[in-house]
Amino acid sequence: MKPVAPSEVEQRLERLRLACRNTGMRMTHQRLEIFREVAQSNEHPDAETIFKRVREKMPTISHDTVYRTLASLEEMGLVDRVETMAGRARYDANPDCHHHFVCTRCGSIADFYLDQAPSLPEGIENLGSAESLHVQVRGICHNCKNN
Amino acid sequence: MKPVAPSEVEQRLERLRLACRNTGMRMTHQRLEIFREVAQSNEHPDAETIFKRVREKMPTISHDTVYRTLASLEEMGLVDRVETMAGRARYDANPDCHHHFVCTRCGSIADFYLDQAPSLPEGIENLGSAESLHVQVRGICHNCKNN
DNA sequence: TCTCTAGATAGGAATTGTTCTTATATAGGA
DNA sequence: TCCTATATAAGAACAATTCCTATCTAGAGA
Repeated sequence: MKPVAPSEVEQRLERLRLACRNTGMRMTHQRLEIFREVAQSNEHPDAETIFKRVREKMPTISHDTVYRTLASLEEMGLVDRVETMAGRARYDANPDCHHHFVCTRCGSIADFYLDQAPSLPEGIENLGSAESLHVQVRGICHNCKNN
Repeated sequence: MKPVAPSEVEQRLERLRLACRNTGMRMTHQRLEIFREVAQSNEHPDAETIFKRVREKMPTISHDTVYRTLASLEEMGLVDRVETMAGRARYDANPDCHHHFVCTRCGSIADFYLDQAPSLPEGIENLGSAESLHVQVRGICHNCKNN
């Protein structure tokens, strides 16, 4: 999987700086490094993976900080949490509208884009007010199929 | 939310009996009662809820049996596990192709049906071989909106 | 630049959801 | 009815996440 382009990473980091300024949330080293890990990865890392990577640079980082920060970033709309069937939540800093292909064998997640949003049925507003739509395709990824 | 029609519940139980006969899996009281709880509910109960309800009839039922049985039923294709953002897995015995509206406030889940499956983009087969497609609409349900 | 303080962190304990272990029980075929 | 592979109960263990609290610090204001 090709890495996120450096210019794109920089744009994402800029969004973090802006969001901190706008919401009054402090821009700590921890937040910067945690967000950077998500922003520069296409592989939708889980909290433990992020924890391990950040710890290379900041050996005293705690699990709590990683979880708390990811929750804040999610609340600010800077990252999305992706739920799969595999127990651990995965994180995603791609701000464009997209969907996920989830490999049910290895758990890898890949983004894809829909040309047009699926048309929801008439009665959907009887259920509540929709805020977001998530399409998840599950199957076996090529890497697993070839092994 | 209206309950599942008794005739539909009976059909679902019949599918369980058939599946047990076909796969050689034993038809125990515990399995029957656990499946019945999922089959007769529209509310996509989680394992703990199922555990509590079954315990009314079978006071010695264990958590392990509930989890193990739900996993077996899922493997046999008799129930689906629904992942939401809320930590606990939810279960569903509706065998028809359907999708979910998830309330992000109270966690309630409602089924809806799509007239036609969303058309996946050209390149999707480059990611892997798709096996199932899940559309989840998130928002605030009417019950929450009015409180 | 220095000070101050509300908000953030580290470290470990606690909690929650789920799975494992093992002794006992039972479904269903012979 | 008997036999045995399979399933269960009970509680321990595990894994992911959150809580607790003493300490620290970003960033506003002097």
